[in-house]
Amino acid sequence: MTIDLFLVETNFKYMDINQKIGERIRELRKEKNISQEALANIAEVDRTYMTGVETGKRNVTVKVLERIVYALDIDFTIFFDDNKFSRK
Amino acid sequence: MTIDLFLVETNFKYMDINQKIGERIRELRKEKNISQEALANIAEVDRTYMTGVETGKRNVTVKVLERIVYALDIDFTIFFDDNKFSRK
DNA sequence: AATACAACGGCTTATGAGTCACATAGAAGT
DNA sequence: ACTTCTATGTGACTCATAAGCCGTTGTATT
Repeated sequence: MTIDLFLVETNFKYMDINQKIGERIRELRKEKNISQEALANIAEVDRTYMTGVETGKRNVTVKVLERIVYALDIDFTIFFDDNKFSRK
Repeated sequence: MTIDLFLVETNFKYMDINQKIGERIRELRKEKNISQEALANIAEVDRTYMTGVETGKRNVTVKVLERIVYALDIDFTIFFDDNKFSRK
């Protein structure tokens, strides 16, 4: 059952869209070496809300996602330019 | 004041994100030569809801946007691969 | 053990999702 | 010219859920 968990976390092909988005945010945030709280402050969302987004528990609206994407200093094109989001 | 309207509709740089998304959906739908109603049916949303999305009046969640994007037979990467969504 | 970071559960309120009746406009047919 | 059909848009409404915010807990790190 640790194997199942492993698959869920790495094989993004079968991941929920909200999980994919959360993982993408986390990736980009770690690249910038900032904490959830720091990112949350820039995006003007609550720290615990950001946790929910990164863990795929929140189904964000486009407007909130825009704030987060901008807080990551990128745009939607770059944010979604990732294998996770392509059916290929 | 017709001039203002003209700018709002064409100069996407200053458009609301929901307007941009609506315009992008409309573009892609017209390319496929299908009606709002046909697209709405595939995406399993109401026809009038689709109108609201295309006219930028709805702030959609990621899950609903996913249904629409898939109904257009593309993925998120392609959907957001457009000048409208890049800060350049 | 103190500090920083991340996650969870639960709660309120603001708004998205979904649906309706009705309106408008343009084509197509008669 | 006047219906009829097709496509789209609007306002208003209900119900579901996203947004936002607590307090608390867990877990490394120093």
